[in-house]
Amino acid sequence: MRDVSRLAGVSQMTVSRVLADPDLVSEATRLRVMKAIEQLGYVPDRVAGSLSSRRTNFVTAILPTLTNSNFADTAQGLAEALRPADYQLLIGYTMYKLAEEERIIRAMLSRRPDAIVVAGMVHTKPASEMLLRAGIPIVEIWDVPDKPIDHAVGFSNFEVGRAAARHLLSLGHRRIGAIGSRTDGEAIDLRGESRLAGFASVLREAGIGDELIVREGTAPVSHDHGAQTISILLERAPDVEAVFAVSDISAFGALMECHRRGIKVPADLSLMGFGDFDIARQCVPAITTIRVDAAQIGRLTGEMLVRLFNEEGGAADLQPSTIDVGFTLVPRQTTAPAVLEAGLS
Amino acid sequence: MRDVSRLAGVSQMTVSRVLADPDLVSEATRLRVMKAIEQLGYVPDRVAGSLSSRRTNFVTAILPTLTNSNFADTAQGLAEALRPADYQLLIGYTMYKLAEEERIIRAMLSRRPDAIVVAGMVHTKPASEMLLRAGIPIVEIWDVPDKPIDHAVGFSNFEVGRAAARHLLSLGHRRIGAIGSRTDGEAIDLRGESRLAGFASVLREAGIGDELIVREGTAPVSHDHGAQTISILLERAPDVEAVFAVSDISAFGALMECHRRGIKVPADLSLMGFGDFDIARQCVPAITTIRVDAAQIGRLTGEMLVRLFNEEGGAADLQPSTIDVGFTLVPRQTTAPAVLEAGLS
DNA sequence: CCTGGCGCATCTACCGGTTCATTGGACAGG
DNA sequence: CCTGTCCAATGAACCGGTAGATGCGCCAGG
Repeated sequence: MRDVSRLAGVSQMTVSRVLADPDLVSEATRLRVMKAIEQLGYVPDRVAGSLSSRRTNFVTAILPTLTNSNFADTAQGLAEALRPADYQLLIGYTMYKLAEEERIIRAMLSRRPDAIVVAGMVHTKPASEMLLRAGIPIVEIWDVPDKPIDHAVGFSNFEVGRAAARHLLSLGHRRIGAIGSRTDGEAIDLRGESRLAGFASVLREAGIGDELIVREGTAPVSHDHGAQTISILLERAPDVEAVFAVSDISAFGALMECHRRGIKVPADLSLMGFGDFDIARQCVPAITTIRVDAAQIGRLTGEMLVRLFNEEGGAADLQPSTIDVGFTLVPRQTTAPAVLEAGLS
Repeated sequence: MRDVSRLAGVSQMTVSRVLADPDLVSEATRLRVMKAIEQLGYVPDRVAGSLSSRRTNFVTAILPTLTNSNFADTAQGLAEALRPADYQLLIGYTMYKLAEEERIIRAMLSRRPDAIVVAGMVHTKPASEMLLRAGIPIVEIWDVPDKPIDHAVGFSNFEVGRAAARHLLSLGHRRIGAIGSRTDGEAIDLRGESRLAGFASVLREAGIGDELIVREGTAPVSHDHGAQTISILLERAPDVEAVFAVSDISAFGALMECHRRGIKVPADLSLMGFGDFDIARQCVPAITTIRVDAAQIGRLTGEMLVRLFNEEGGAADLQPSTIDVGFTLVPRQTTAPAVLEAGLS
């Protein structure tokens, strides 16, 4: 930068101004500086700039994995919303592990991000404390927590489960099950578990037991996971009429397993998933699902942050806000009304 | 950090040592320092450290999108390989746009990464120059370029196309087509185009025209893209016997469209894709595809970089290396031998 | 004509670590 | 016992910018 300033015959500060706030510099000077920059192939060093200005223009996003298209969509939405404001996304993966989340938070904090976005609902105590003390905006996403740390953008996974159960009940089914993953100490998918809990709560209210809810394997779920868990369920209850999968990925795996076993969907079995993944819409039969706008969660989060950054110093960040983006049940071809008892089975 | 050093009764440098090179500090001093760190909740500032040491421990990855599970896998593999060496991944998305790639390279360079990984095969002139002058290792991935900028880890997309064509020919098909995306000035998917080019080259060698290769829409391809392009192809050539899709995503969309049209796969039409996405293995019928180990590309790249960083100053980075990870054709249920002319159609 | 006010560019002091040269002390050899 | 050598700990300079205060020149008002 010194070289540039010398070549342009101005002070170092003027060069800095040209880059940060071009309007404050007279036209002629600016052009001269720009030419010098071009000529030298000068690329400003934001590491130094960050140190000096105490703003890195980094936003950290901590997600379970990027191998799930929902989270990838969220990341993309977030990145797109932040880009115009010149913020760069720093992504960390927890692989659904709590301990890993803590490690990543610590590592990320040392990069001095201007905000942190976390997709985990639950955190270890040290993790929560670090976030609280960080002194920067924190946004929890993909759920609406009871006690948010700071801001939140998401929807109620519990209500998703309830909506799924009500849908299957309204079709007249009584032998109703669900498939999801276990939440042991290591791998944790609290959102999936919330959906199952909501699902179970409606079943109980309807006087139906929740014993057909199968929790097997660990997050992240896969197509294979769906195939395996539906097999377990079918073994346990061959007469099951309707099944809710915590994810479309599982639902698709389950659907294909039904194909292989000659079980007709939805004639013999109603099946629904969650997430409205591409695959749910495209496959035959198309899978009934619950849609959440993953990219929208990212975008709203990004826009919220940009607003916070601009108002910085204003009173706005004293009031943490929670945005519920809601969800939509999308009936498709894998769910159908129950047949009468006199039916085939 | 000053506070920590005072509390522990040592100099600032000793604290720095404890964090960077614990072995150089005596046991007692180290424990005292650690306690002080804990007590104050001190989190080191790597921005300052990076400025001073001229190493940021950032590696930039520039990918077309993360919404494609192949690239997400690569990113994950890369992140995992870099994590033990304490390098953090900085991800940028180009959305298959050349201009965007240049913008992102410029933005990333100002973050002073220790290496850059690029998934684009082709770059604008300024982009190439910036990469060349960056003075850090550059790794081009997802193809084996003729003239690599520096290092490369990938496979030959051209050969993938050739292998696909040979497979379909070996099954006895003659009316052979393919579906992919257009490469107009804005959106560019050179890898997909390479596959189509390889595919076409084999068709021509076999004396078959390449007029059934449909290029429609822009990258990234989607399930819908597959459905639409196969429709165009079927209209143009209802008697087409075998189709290669540049991606499993397209192949699956095409497969479902065939379902809807009552076209039996593989009895009426052989279909194959590329990428060995989860969906190709799980769907019914399972899709014949060409497998590349996306995560492995990421891992190998990461390991190569870690090696380079460690040897830094050694002679090793004078010799740019190219790793070809190859690919595998995975025959499944969507391709079958051609029926004789006397057959149904 | 002199002085105060204003705008643009400059000057100086850091930001929070790390590097490197220096210093003090311990040990061994003369 | 004194001195030279080597190691470990220390202190000062610096990484490349930015914030905030200062200086300078021009214009308007007294």
